[in-house]
Amino acid sequence: MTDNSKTSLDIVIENLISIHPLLAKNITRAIRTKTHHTPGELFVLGTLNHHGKLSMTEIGNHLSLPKPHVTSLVEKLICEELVERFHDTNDRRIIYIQITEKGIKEFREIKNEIGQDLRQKLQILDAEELKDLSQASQYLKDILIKILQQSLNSNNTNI
Amino acid sequence: MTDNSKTSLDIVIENLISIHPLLAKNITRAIRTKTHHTPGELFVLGTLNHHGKLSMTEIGNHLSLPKPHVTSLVEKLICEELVERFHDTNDRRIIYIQITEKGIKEFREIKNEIGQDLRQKLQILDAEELKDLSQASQYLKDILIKILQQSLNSNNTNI
DNA sequence: GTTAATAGTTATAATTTTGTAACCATTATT
DNA sequence: AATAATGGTTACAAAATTATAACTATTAAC
Repeated sequence: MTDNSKTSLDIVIENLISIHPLLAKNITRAIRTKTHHTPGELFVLGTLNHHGKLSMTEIGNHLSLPKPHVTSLVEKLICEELVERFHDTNDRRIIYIQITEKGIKEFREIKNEIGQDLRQKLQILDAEELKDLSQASQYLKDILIKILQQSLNSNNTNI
Repeated sequence: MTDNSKTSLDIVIENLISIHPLLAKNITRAIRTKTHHTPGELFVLGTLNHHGKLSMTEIGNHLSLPKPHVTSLVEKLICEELVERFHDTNDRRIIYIQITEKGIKEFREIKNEIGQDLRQKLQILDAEELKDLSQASQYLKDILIKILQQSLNSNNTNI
């Protein structure tokens, strides 16, 4: 066995592949049961909550969603006035989607709702563990965002 | 603003909610393009790779999949001889699913395939960052598994 | 000015996931 | 022995995601 020759990189990849379904279990399920939004809708709202404003194409790239899907998801969010759309003044082809005040408020509330179960489950951890976990998750998040940006600049082959 | 009063717990939850779609982008998409398995199939295989052997119900609980879905996913995996099924000798209602040698090998290969893109993207990190990341991801994974077990023992209301 | 490329939409189909209800076999309860 | 509960399957429907192709509007390239 060459198991002890595993690189940090191997470990990271294995862990990410394990973490994904665990998060899916806890988060996607909470979205389904606790909100009237689909996971896709909420991920778009979350991305806009983070970035403020993005073009349709950028949204698709960030979340790896096919363009037509982005169109329909954004449409639903617009109907609820959680986001709004406006044209780029320089290039009228580009449509920017921006989160509204209502959208920000809604996302915050939903985040709270969704967090409830996790919150409860995380209570078995003591303060120290929780602090470690917040740092670990922060680090992972930052790296993933960094990687994502990277891939947006290089690999811009259309979805 | 009471923003600076955010607890570690709040931060963890926000981060997890952000991390999920980022992983979904990188992993689910890779599964779709690089393998002939569906994400669901692969998550079942991955869980069995981790646990070795689980009952149908346990698989569903681990991944939050409805029972009928588990049945169909396992069936496909059995067709490819990646897992096999056998009855519990004490309680003949229970059917255990166990990963085969072929399944272990297949999962290892797929993990490699899927990791390729991530691997490439992670190369912008230096050795130190990579080590930190491997620790952070390991910590997060362990905690999530711990939380998951917890929820399996208490909340055993059927999916 | 014509052609090519880009941003986004519309329409439509296929796949995957989720949700329900009815059902069989087996075990537990009384 | 009769009844209830559990583990799993079958059958089916609904929702969500993914994938394509054709299309409009606008900008870029020649």
